[in-house]
Amino acid sequence: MSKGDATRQAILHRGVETAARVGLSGLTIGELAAATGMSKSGLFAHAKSKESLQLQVLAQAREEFIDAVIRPALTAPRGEPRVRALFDHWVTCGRTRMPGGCLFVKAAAEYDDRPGAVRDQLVRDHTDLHETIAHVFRTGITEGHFRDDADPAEFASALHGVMLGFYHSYRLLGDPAAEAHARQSFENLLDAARPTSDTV
Amino acid sequence: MSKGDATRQAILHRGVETAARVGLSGLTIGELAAATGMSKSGLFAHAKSKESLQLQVLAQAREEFIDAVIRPALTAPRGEPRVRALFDHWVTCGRTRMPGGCLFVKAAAEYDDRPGAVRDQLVRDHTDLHETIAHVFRTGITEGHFRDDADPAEFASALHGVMLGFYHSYRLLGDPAAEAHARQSFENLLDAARPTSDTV
DNA sequence: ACAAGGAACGAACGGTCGTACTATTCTGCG
DNA sequence: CGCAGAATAGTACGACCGTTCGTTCCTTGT
Repeated sequence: MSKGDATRQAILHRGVETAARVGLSGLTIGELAAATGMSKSGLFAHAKSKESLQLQVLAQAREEFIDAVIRPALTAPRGEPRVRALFDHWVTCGRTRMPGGCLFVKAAAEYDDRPGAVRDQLVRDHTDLHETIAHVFRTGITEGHFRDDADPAEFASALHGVMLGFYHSYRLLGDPAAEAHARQSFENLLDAARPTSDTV
Repeated sequence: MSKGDATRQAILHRGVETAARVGLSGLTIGELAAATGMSKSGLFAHAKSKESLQLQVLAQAREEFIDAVIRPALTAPRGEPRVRALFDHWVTCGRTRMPGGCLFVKAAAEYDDRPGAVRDQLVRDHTDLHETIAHVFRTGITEGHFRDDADPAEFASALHGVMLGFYHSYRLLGDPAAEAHARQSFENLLDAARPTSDTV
């Protein structure tokens, strides 16, 4: 089972790329088949249905995002350096137009009001991401880098907002200051979480 | 020209509503016709083309957003109160699922990589919004509510990020803490901009 | 009251969608 | 080799897409 797996991989890789442009629901079997140089029916044999294809593409995007952002960040030292690494890799993922991260942003907006398996999976993925951020931040608390009373969930939400703003400014508006603004917001987030503040 | 304008208004209102659910590209002439109780061809006579319909719906969403968020905010006293009013109305717009604001978030994600008239209009609208926020913030500087060296464009970016994060958490994840997190982020933004800080 | 013109409709078009079936080609093991 | 089974192509389908056209209906100004 090597040939089949290879083309399946190629299909999904190209699928993530395409879906990052036109969205998960805009991803079409015919277009994806043309993009991978195969016939509609040949591709359909792999993706047993449209919804299944969307879920597979989503799973592929998740793995690409984990490989590009999460996994490398976890090799950084615990605490603030790890939080910084997470942010850096995430920004890089957006700036170099690696499709994984972008696809998640787009799909989340697309399916926030459309019930179904795709939305359910998206909720799971975003919840996982949220918890991962919160967990990485929490180790920063135990390391003494952040205040004891800082709220990891709140930090995760705030960081996510910063990233959404960055993707938005960078991709839609092409704002050259997008990254600088995001980095400044990130620093403000860290400053607010640090124990050196006058609070307490 | 009263009858025609009335149905046109009904079409656009329903169009904003529908597009906020399925996106601007997911908005279909047939579905919108069914939703407004008219025939496809009857509706098509108003919207001279699909792209024109999308632009008209976008314009309607813009007006609804201005009426619900921008205009009421401008009645608040200059400076920080006006910034707060802007934020409050914006959050309310998202929480009560008023479709105007949501549509913009969705459309921005949808078209950030799809060149064309729709994308161009979205860029204009978001640039305008960004400038409005920056301007409102700037009056806060001249009023002495914010630091002289605070960057209005940076504040606008940050506030936009907070709102994106809120919409995301609220609509996709249904996080009950979404609004609280957004409000906290907003307060942090204001704190960082206030002149009482030790900086300078 | 009546004509003019705008508003809405129904039917039809070429095209693409997702999805079945069948047929063909290819691959890898004995 | 040869052959089973996987992998891909071909074809057809019903549904819906955006769009056009000719026809009705209704509004409105006179």
